[in-house]
Amino acid sequence: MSDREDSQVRLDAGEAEETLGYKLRLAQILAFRGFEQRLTDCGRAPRYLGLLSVIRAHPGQPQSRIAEAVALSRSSFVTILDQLSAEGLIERRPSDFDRRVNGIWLTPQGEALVARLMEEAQRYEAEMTRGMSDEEIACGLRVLQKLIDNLS
Amino acid sequence: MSDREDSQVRLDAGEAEETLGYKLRLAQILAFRGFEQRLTDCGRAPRYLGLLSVIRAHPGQPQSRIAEAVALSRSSFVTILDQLSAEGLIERRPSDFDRRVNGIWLTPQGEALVARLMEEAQRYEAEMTRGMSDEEIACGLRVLQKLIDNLS
DNA sequence: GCAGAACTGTTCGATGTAAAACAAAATCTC
DNA sequence: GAGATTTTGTTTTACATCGAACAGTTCTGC
Repeated sequence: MSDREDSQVRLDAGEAEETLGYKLRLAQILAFRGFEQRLTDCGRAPRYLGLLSVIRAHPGQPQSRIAEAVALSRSSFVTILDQLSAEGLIERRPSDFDRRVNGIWLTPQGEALVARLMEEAQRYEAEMTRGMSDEEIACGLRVLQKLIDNLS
Repeated sequence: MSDREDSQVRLDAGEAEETLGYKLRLAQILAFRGFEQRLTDCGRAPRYLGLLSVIRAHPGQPQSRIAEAVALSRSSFVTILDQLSAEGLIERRPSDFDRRVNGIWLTPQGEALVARLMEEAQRYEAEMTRGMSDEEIACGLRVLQKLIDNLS
């Protein structure tokens, strides 16, 4: 008697249910949204934590380089950096070698907030992956990396 | 001498590089964008293929149910269905049992296009996963599903 | 050297999505 | 049954992202 469609579980996607593409999208939306909603009192940093982590790992890189790393357009990036800059998290400094480029750095406040949010992200990651073995998680990471490589 | 930052490879995200959250987002953006850009002559169906596949698997379900399945808000969904309807791919029919709800069906044209695009998606999937073993892909699917379950 | 091409950050206009508010309909509670 | 609550689809408003166009800078090929 469970062929009724009115149960509480999410409707499956039929044929698409067996594809990485479909699940990838769904998982990403849910993960991203959940993380952002749990940290509503930290300004825009939670939303842009990935990007900030790239800046932290590669201080002084030009905008376009960082935008490309996180698959955002240069034009979107301008506004985002304006916001992060207004919140005192990052700093644009003109390059000495190429007068077109701005190098991007984290401010000390930015550094501190990113450090704290990365801990938060690790906790969130643990919740997301509860019930999974370490090998399973490692396999997931490897698969995602290969997808990224193949799609780049 | 490879500690210069000016190589062509994507900048890594430092600490975040080891997290599923970061890679998930990147992979999803690249996968989605790539698929959509390869099918610019099919209207809005490529972008909304997942959603259409849900409709195909569960014809006649109310809008809100399908929106929830693909993690879209009800309000966004209105516009999307307007577009898909204008392209003749889906049809809204008022329910006989509940006069608030519209049931959603694929039209014959919609059915045909979705069938064709699903083949396209399988090809794309194969490109995305080239160099991966079947077990690896299966593991990726399983990990994503567990993420979705944990996040729902 | 120099003219054309390519690159960088930016602005502007268009599109996609979400949240809040709403009306109509169903459901619940007593 | 009547009134309150919830649900459904919708409209409105705000915001995030993108592509195209632009000006300033650098690079390339000759």
